Amino acid sequence: MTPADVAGAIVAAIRAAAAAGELTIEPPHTVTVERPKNKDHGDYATNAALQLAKPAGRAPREVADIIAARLRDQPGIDSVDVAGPGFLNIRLSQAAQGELARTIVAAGADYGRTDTLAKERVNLEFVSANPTGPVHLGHTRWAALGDSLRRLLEAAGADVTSEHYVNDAGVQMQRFGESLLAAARGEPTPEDGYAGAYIDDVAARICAASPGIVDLPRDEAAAAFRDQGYALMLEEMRSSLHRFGVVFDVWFSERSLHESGAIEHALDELRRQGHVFEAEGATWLRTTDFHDDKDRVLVRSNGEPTYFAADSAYYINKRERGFDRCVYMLGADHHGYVARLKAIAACAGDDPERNIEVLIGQLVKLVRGGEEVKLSKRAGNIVTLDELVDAVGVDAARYTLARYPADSPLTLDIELITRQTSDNPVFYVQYAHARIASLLRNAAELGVDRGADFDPALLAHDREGDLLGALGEFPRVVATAAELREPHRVARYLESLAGTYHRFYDVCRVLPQGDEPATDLTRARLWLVEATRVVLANGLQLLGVSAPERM
RNA sequence: GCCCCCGUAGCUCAGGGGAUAGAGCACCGCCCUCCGGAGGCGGGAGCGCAGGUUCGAAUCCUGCCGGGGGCACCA
Repeated sequence: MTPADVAGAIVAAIRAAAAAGELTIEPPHTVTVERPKNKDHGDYATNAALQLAKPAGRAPREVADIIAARLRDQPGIDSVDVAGPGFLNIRLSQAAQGELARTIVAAGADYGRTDTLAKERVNLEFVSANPTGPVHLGHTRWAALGDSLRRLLEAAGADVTSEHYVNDAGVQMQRFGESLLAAARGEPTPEDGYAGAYIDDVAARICAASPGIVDLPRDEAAAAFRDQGYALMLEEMRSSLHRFGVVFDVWFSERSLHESGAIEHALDELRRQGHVFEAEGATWLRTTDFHDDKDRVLVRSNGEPTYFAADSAYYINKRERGFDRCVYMLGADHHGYVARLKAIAACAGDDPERNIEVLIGQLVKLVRGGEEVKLSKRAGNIVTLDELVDAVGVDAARYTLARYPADSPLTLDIELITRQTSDNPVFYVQYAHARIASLLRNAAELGVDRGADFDPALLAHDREGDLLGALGEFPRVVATAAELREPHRVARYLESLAGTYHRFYDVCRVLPQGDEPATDLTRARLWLVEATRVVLANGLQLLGVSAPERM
């Protein structure tokens, strides 16, 4: 029996009571069911009676008594107690509890998938690093979090497109080209230019590929370096991210917005909605109509569209591609954009609460040996994604970055993270999976098979109940994490599940010892162990972390 | 000045109104004849402050204190 089944039984009990005239209320569609921390409070508990007391015009405990009486008749329910102010503490029958192992093994990789976000077309934009340098640690948190979120949204049934916006228009590309040229000619880095070893490296690669490029007239050379450098950076970003397990469905070029006429099209759309005006020689969007603190310039007085105009065009383009939820993952240094992004949606005649969603995450603070390290691309002081992966591997890096909520400021000690430490919780979770894999290998060697069927009532040990209870939580953990856009919930859940498994393993012998024969209990436990393996593997998959057979 | 985020154990952090606030690390003490000890068991210590809403607040609201970030016809 899953928690959803328990909720269903409670709703059925409430309906029965209402139909019998014992409660004069409209039965709710669903109720909250939770796993009590305290085992004395049963396998599951609900506050339904507390919630229904007011509409029913009765004391909470009376309502609880009425529901309890009906709930005891539901299949799979062993006992129901009323406790405290009106909680219902529910115990399942042993068999109903054990059945869950079968459900999970049968579902396999699909266990945890739901349809809670079905029919939602989501555009998920993250990283969106400038193509003027490698992907660095500042982007890495979003890469890990964004990619996990994409997997989560899909698991919850949404139709997701992941997207990386490429800022390939504008003066920073110019500066990038000039910086490369300067490096190639051995000149000092221009003012506001880019420096660092990677610039020298990219410049050298361009020179090697195009001999004579440095000798072109200055403007031509800078443009050539810009274009070739851009292509190289984009390729490098793509492969770094790919190695990190992050794949974007779409790499969207800002330049294409300018070249395709999408900007003019967007201006027309916004004009049609009546929020565009001219002043001081420039074209503005009246975002203050929608809670922005100042109006924004779309086209400068010199005729050049602003970055904001491109943002507007990009948003409108996303909507025209059919996405009803446009999710942006941005660093805290961009939080000032939230109001104006929302205003774009409103000015375009959309619902800013529904069609646009901006997730703001705190920046990762880096320290090395207790001292803060400031990342600066232009100063050439960067730690790249590749360096991080070289040092700790994809699994540890992704897990570490994904196990904290984006909202919380995160401090990473470079020394700590680049030291391969076994105290990383990812190893704890992976170890549980490897341990199970090993156990299953041993079972196969012994010729012990879990068989086609088992007796779920045999899984009666406390630690087995704990494990079953934890396994039953997985689908709602996934659904909640997807709904709240909080991948860290999956990581925390897995840590707790791994602990529950280790405690089970510690006292519940699975395989026969010595010459003992396999028993029905052996087989029942093999079902439970396989169910645990499935959930650990499915959970790690959502985080983009491997589930090793051996470590 | 205005706006956003964060203050929970010695440290790094979980806890989407519920019953006795959790984990890892660090510290101390235990547990291997047999499924992987990268494991298990036990020990101490905490919700920044003050109000409010609620049957019930770490969680929601207001104010204050402390820390981080942001306010361009830059990209």
